[in-house]
Amino acid sequence: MGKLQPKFKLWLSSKEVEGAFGDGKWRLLRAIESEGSLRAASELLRISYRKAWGDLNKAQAAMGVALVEKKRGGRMGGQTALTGEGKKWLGAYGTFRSDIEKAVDKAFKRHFKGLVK
Amino acid sequence: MGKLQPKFKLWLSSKEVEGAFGDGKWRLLRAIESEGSLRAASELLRISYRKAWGDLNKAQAAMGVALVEKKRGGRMGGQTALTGEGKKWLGAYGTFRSDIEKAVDKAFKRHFKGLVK
DNA sequence: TAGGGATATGTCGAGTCGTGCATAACCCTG
DNA sequence: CAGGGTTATGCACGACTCGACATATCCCTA
Repeated sequence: MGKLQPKFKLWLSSKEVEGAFGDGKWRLLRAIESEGSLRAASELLRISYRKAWGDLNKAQAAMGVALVEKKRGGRMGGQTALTGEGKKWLGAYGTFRSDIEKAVDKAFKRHFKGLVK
Repeated sequence: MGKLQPKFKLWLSSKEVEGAFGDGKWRLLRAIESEGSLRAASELLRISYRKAWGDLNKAQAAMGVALVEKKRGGRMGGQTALTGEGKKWLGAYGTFRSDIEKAVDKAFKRHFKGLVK
């Protein structure tokens, strides 16, 4: 057994949809913002385009909000960009997640100091 | 879409074993402590004995610690009880988890107030 | 010494999830 | 008006997980 370290997963759910928004969707939005297209984002994250596309639709359907604006055709084939709402969620979830990450590390040290070799 | 609410999962991993200890194992230890047997604990948690048994072994193998002491045979068929180490982990993880739960609720309110309808 | 209830394990089948593959539709540009 | 790169979707296959069974083993008690 090596050293143990804390891990966590965070997400938001509604009564109808489990996993409406979480780490995966958040990383996806971030990648879309930096890459400009869903395809490039999926490649950056090393997940299939199929999954990225499905996740994005699921998130938007679950929240009833347009997180991105997608366009087909054109010189570069198409593009996907965040909407204002999408940017808000990206930012809010980012700080939310960051807070929890810090809390996890701190609490881990506080409660397992000495217990874990 | 209904109201969104935060959810989280917490666990400990080593380099070799992912998910060495987490909510499931923690609940299992707690149930074993209150029930006195692995079988009764699995029934209380509504999981199969097979899974409970496997989870327990996985956790112990991953951490290299004896969390419980199991006995076969005897008047009541057998029994399973926590060791001192097991009790320590049960307590430490419980407070650890509780801290994170509070942090999640607090951070959620702080960052999503107004954003989530 | 037979019985009962718990631990100990392997295995098969169902459900879940993601990847890969195949196919359309779209539309700016050369 | 053909080409290329993207979005849009369905489908089947493989990996993984979990529950349900089927046994086997153990040992105190009547």
